[in-house]
Amino acid sequence: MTFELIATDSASQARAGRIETAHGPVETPIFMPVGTAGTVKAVHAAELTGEIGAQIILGNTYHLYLRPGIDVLERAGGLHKFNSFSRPMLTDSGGFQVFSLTGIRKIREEGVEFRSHIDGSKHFFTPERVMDIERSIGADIIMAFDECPPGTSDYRYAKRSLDLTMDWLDRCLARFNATEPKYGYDQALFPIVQGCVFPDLRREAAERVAEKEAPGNAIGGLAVGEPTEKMYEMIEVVNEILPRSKPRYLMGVGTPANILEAIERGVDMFDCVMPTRNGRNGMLFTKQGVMNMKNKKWEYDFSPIEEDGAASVDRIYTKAYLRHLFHAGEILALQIASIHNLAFYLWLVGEARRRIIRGDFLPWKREMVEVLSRRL
RNA sequence: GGGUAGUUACCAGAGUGGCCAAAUGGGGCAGACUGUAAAUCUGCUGGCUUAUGCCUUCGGUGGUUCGAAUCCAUCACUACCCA
Repeated sequence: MTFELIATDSASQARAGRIETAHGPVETPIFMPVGTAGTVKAVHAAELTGEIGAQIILGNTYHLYLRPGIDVLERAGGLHKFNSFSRPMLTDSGGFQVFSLTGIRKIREEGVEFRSHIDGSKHFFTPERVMDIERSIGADIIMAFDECPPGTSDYRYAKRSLDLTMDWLDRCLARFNATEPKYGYDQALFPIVQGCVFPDLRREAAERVAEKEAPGNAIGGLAVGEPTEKMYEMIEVVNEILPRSKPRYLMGVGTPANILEAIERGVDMFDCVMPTRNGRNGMLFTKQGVMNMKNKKWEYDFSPIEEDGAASVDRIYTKAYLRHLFHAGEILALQIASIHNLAFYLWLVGEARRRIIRGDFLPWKREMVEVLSRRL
């Protein structure tokens, strides 16, 4: 995997770049739709590469390991072949599940003991095991196994958690370097910067991560309960240290405004369940603001979902029809909303990229952040 | 013509003397959702701008009772059965 900087914004830290992987290019800044269980929910591959314009999607190590299981994925020839998405992919390590499945896991120095959320069976993840699984899944970019502490963690816990994550990173790297890709193409391992909301911990983490000279670096443990301003502050602290020549990935973020703010601060890659999950729950992001499609106000609104929207569904279907589909519990509602939101997110980062290259990113960003907070 | 069962909030439906403005579902209205245990979850859903408060509701009318959605009488309507 390689990364090339195409343009940098003179008025901010924003950059436009290009990642090359064995499965093709990724133009940054980029948003990566989340496909936890090997599928971006309610969207099929042709729509992802077609009107959504997804260049890279996510998979999840924990979920894919439990189902369908590593054996199936290996015999399929890796996740690309299994789910028929031939563009780049990235797998999260399951570190976030250590955080979100609280109650059915136990963190130890050696690793994490999980109980399957599916059948309650016991599993043990170590950094080494996670690397092996991510090799078997075969994504182009794979994430180190980390602990993602809550945004409300105190300093003591944050420090201990960071040390654990850094220790696990060394073990991930050792295993990664001692093993080969399984399907004949290169994989890149991204380390993750933790440290909660404490600038000195974030600085320390960023320095220790930068030392590894990985092909790309991630910022984790944000948008997990801390104030948004803290998140922006942490991004600034970390990006001062992470190398400019490598892509920076802000994990799990976020709202369209979060993404623009982070791009301004030098982040290149994003993923978030928000466009798909919130879409399935009736929330649509548009260039004019946010709509709750279940609301009564759309009942007789026969205008297109979004006149100048990025997806064809925006003009094919009306607001009244989409509201009807949500009220009727129809599957098509989930599909339309997911396609629309993902296309919007991809448009957003694509437009940011064009603006960075053209040199007028900041004024556009300021206007968009204001517009995006509107509720229609 | 005779008999039986029934009529409760937007719908279905529980409640058979005070703990009932009335269970539960559905529907409706709104909100939440940030590396997906999420096609999920939460709140509200008679009126009174707030209420451990007041007012009006359980087919109609009249009654019994300190007190009635609940008991009695009567009328109306609905369903089924017998002629």
